[in-house]
Amino acid sequence: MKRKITLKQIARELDVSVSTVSKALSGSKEISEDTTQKIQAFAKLYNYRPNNIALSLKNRKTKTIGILIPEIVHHFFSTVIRGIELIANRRGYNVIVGLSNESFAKEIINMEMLANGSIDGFILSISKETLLKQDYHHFNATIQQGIPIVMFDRVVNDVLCDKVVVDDFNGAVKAVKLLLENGCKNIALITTVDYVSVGRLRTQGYIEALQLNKMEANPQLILKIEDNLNVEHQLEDLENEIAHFFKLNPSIDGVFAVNELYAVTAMKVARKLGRHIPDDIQVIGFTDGVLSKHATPSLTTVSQHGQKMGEQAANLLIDRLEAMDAESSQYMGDGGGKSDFIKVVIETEIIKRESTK
Amino acid sequence: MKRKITLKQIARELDVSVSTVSKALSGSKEISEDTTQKIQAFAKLYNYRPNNIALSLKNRKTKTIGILIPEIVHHFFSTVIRGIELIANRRGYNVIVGLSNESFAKEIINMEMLANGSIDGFILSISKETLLKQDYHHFNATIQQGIPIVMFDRVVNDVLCDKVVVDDFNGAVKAVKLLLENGCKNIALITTVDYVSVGRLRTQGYIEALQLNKMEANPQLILKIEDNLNVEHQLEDLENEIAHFFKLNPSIDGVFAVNELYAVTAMKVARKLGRHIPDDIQVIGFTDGVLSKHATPSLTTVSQHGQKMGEQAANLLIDRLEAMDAESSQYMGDGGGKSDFIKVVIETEIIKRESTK
DNA sequence: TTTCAACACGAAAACGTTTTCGCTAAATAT
DNA sequence: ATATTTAGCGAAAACGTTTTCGTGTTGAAA
Repeated sequence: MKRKITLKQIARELDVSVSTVSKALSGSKEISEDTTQKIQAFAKLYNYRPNNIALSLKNRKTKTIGILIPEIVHHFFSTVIRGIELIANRRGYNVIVGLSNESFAKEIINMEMLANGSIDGFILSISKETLLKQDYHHFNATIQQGIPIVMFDRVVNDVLCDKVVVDDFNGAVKAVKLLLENGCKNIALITTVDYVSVGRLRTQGYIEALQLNKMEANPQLILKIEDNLNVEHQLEDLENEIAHFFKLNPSIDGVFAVNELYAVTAMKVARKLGRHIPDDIQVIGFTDGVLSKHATPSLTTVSQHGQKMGEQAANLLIDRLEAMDAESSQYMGDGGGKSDFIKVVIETEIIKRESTK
Repeated sequence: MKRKITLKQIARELDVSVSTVSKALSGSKEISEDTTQKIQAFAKLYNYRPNNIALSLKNRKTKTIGILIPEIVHHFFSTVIRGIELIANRRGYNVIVGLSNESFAKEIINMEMLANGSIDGFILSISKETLLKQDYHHFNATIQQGIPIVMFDRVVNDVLCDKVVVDDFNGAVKAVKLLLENGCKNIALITTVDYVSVGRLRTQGYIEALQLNKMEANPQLILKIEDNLNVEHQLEDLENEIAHFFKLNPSIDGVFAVNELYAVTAMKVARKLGRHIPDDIQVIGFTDGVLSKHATPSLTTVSQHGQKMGEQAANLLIDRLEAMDAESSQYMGDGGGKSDFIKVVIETEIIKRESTK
């Protein structure tokens, strides 16, 4: 079990000083060609690699970014991580992930665990409980400490930081418009409760699209689903609720759902009730995941481009980190000329499949 | 922008030495009650937290574990990560993830990036390209360096380390047995190419189950799918291939597929060909993910318990890390009494849904 | 011969901890 | 009164780097 070799060991072995080894390996021309050759050969032979932790301590930066998300077993979040990891790696960063599991407390614990030197910055999406509580002090605290944050998808205006969001509002407008163009007269909305901002925005888009078409949104046709997280028979409940909703409103000929689970479940229920898709009812979901692609019939959806969001978020964060770096090594005056914060909006795109005409 | 406070700053502010501060904060009784009180109060006021990087350097361990997987946008892998994260956090560890994207080169790069002090141990699942090349030197090299590895799911005997696998063989046997019990006479197998070990084991299970029932496996009824990764019209190709397969073998009345995508696609194709599920054809998949649950009809599957695998893997790794710790601080003799390596087998479970009778 | 620059290298500080060891002064024992 | 313990604290090393600032040796210029 050969422990990794260090500069000190190389120095001792070759009978030179640690500084000489360090300089030789970085190709400093302060060291003679002879010695440099000898040291580099030795280092290669023993496969020397500088210790990351020591570097982090010295440079006071870790070259790793912390990802904090509510849940990883979720297609959308995985794609975002993939995007972040892609850019991070390309730009020489590692990613360390924490899961809040939608809990306020775990979100805080995770942040504190990572904020003590382990990471240079955060990319995160806010947990539901935090959104509900509207308590964002931990975000502001870490920003205060000089650790930048980039929020994605579930963001909030009370925190000053870079943000990446999808255009929920216009995505919803587009979706409902398509249903209208396809001849739907009574379009239902299946959505979440209001405190999840994306749900709210998509709901507003739904209403807006109807108004643009000189139609009034009918509250009867809006189904808000309260998600009871840890329930076993969640799926059945969902089906029953939707079934009840359909029976109450037999006139429904179009459905816009704010996520793909609601959408495919709606399709399933509709078919059980003897309705044909897309002839009797057309359905559009939000978030293009595996379900949409492989459902029968396959589901028309509003694509969120999760990977692109991740890439943008990573670039935003790393850009800011490097800017901070440059700033602190420069004149350092200017009273904190922090360029103002950026909000990137990712455009949505409708992916037409079999659930619409 | 208040940078995090350090021991040195506290010491200077309170006019004591760094050592005194450190001891006071750790509650050492070497320090008088007065001073301790004063220091602790000051530390709390300024929200002092020890710098993780400095601790890592000093203790020569990082309390973080590296996860290296082929792909994150994959329900099974996400559940494993969730399991790892759960245990890791509970036991005071962080997780840092790297994605190999099924590439040999990226797997190596990621390992080297993390093996230089960033992590204490690895939990990984081998990339397809690595399995194909059968080149495992990077695994052995990092183990040689004293960094333990736990492999899960896609494992290999050539590397000596702890392993967590699902009982692919018996899972397949169970699945095929169920089909037989349900009256199937001509059971097809839809599988991957052989070098992915799990595919091979599941194939063997299929054959074994038939032999147990005194039936010969008919090569005609085995469809091996070569996955061409980056192709755009992957899904269509898959459908066409399966359709061709079904037309060639109209006698098929049962299908066992080694993953859920193959299974739901098989259902879709079968229905397009006018066959009814489960009356004409019964289908069982492997890996219980979102697709299985929400397909119509919902899919009977062999559950892999990804989260449990993750938990086991994390416990295995941390146990070993702590054992190494104890060993190195103990008498340290014994010529490396490394307890032999453990292979945990996770039992599968059949989840019956609508695609079987 | 003296002076000076170039060359090649080493010592030490710094990043933030923890821990071992020593030291001083007071308290106790002899 | 002297010797010995003990309480309370500080100095310094160590973890592995990088970098700044010497310092001694050489060769050439004066």
